[in-house]
Amino acid sequence: MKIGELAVQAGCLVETIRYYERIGLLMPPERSANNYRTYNDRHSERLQFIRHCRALDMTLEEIRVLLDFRDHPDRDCVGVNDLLDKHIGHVVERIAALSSLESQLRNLRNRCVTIDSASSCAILNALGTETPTEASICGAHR
Amino acid sequence: MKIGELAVQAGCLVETIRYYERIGLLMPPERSANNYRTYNDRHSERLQFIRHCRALDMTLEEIRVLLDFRDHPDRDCVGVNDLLDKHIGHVVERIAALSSLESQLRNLRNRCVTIDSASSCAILNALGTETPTEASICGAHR
DNA sequence: TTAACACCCTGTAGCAGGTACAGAGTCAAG
DNA sequence: CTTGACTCTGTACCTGCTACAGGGTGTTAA
Repeated sequence: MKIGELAVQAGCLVETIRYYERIGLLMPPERSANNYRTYNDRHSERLQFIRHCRALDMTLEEIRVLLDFRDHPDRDCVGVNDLLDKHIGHVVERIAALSSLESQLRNLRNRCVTIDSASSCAILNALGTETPTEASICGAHR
Repeated sequence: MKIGELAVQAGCLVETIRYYERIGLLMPPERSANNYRTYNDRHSERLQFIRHCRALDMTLEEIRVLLDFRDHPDRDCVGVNDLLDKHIGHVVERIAALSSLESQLRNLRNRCVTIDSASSCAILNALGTETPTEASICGAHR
């Protein structure tokens, strides 16, 4: 299987696959006589695994850990649970932060109901003078 | 006011201020004889504005637009409302995506209750074979 | 007087997680 | 024999900073 075919199968760009290889997430495949990468089912499975994890918003470092568990089937999988629990924690935190953000934004938006000149725009004025409550910039990973 | 003082006032790093200047968000201040940047209240206000917007998770491009409205007080402020509505839309979308993500992750996590070897770990197996439902990677800005 | 220390300057490299070229080679079909 | 679709490597770019390195400046204390 050539790289383009694999990319279609995995639903990602060719460049993404080469990127995963470069950072060591995907093992380098054999090369055919013309120096094209030729992938087998093991590569395909591994890439699917990576893409599934990415679809669940895991970082590449988290995925690296999971792949390591996969590569060592003899070890116990407590670490897998831990990692997942932590990841769920991140997501929950991020949702909370965004929810607080949403209410602040709606609050701000409600100040302006009339079309007026920017000089008297309550939104611009509020953004200039008021400090949003504890809205730390990001914080949660992503 | 020197840059360090301004940084403390705005609650950001000195480097961040220089960065905003470099990308044209903050106008270049006067320089004193020793080539130190010297800021006035207009700089301070503008930086506060930027930081408030960032605390509301707006992108620098969005902020650039808002600053432009601020710099043209004669124009009407419909665009401000539009921008804010769109931004709220982004946040709402992102919350929805993360909520779906959370339930998928909890689902996955529930498969493993016993400490077992990685080879039989239901979580690893599921990540290898199943496609998460429509969980597009990111999508919403941030 | 000089040494230490805190601040300032410019410039550049790095983070995540890719994306997007440029410039070259390869291969099958018409 | 050429066109077009693919592949290769290498590098630059994206966001929003952060973190140096290597230098200059300014105040204070021994």
